[in-house]
Amino acid sequence: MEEYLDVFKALACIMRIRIIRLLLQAGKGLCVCEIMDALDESQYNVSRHLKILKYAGLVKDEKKGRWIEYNLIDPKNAFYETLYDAISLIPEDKFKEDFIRLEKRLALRRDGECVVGIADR
Amino acid sequence: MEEYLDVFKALACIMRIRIIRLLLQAGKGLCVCEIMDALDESQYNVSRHLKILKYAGLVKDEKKGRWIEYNLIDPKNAFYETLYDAISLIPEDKFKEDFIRLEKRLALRRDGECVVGIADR
DNA sequence: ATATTATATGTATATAAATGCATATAAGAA
DNA sequence: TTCTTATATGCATTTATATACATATAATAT
Repeated sequence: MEEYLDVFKALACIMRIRIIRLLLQAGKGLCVCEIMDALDESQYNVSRHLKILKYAGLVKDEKKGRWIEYNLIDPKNAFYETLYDAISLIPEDKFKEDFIRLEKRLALRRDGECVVGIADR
Repeated sequence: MEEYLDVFKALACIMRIRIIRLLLQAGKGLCVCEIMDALDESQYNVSRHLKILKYAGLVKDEKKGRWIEYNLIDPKNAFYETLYDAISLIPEDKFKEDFIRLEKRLALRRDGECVVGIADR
């Protein structure tokens, strides 16, 4: 039961809903600095919430040189799939700002790779 | 956005997941004393969690004489529907005890109505 | 009316979660 | 090696949440 509860708990926080929805929107892995810039949130906050999502089995991380890329895990079963669906069903306009910033940020990639780091430094 | 968050928050608690699943299982409204007995939880605890679920738009209450019957709200939209689905997808055995107690408790109804009150008094 | 019973809620307390800052780790670049 | 930069985390603080007990409210029964 704890496993199922952890997933619901992981989704009971705006920051983490925004992260999941951002990854759904991107349709590909994003590195932490890209997520920070898209959400306009601090590095430690993003990092922490990613850890919680990882623990809940919703995202995975992968080292890519100096960056760490996070992506959604392919849903293990119908339960996870249904929850991704629920997040997809939240109206898009709630995430408009995030998506605009994401697009700007992704435009800085070279050959589909993140090369920038934290943008507003 | 708050509305959507409130629903996830409402589901981020075992007691409330158990209540929703109990109502899904019952397929009909249950009064507070039946829910207490089925979940083997205190009256104030059940009452409070029901309030949170009501606030989140997941359950509704209806006065029935001296009892108050709670039932699931027909999902307003696909978002709510999907979340009920997610809870249905949690394996049944996690709720086995609750379901056994529910069945015993429902056997005490007369003509489909609750007549007993709080059983272990 | 009084007693009884079902449900809700105020207050207090304990537990958990989110956030902020500072710093640690780990990789790449020079 | 040293410097820089991306990410993670320890600690402290604040805020939210769950639970417990006692009591209030509201309906029924006598």
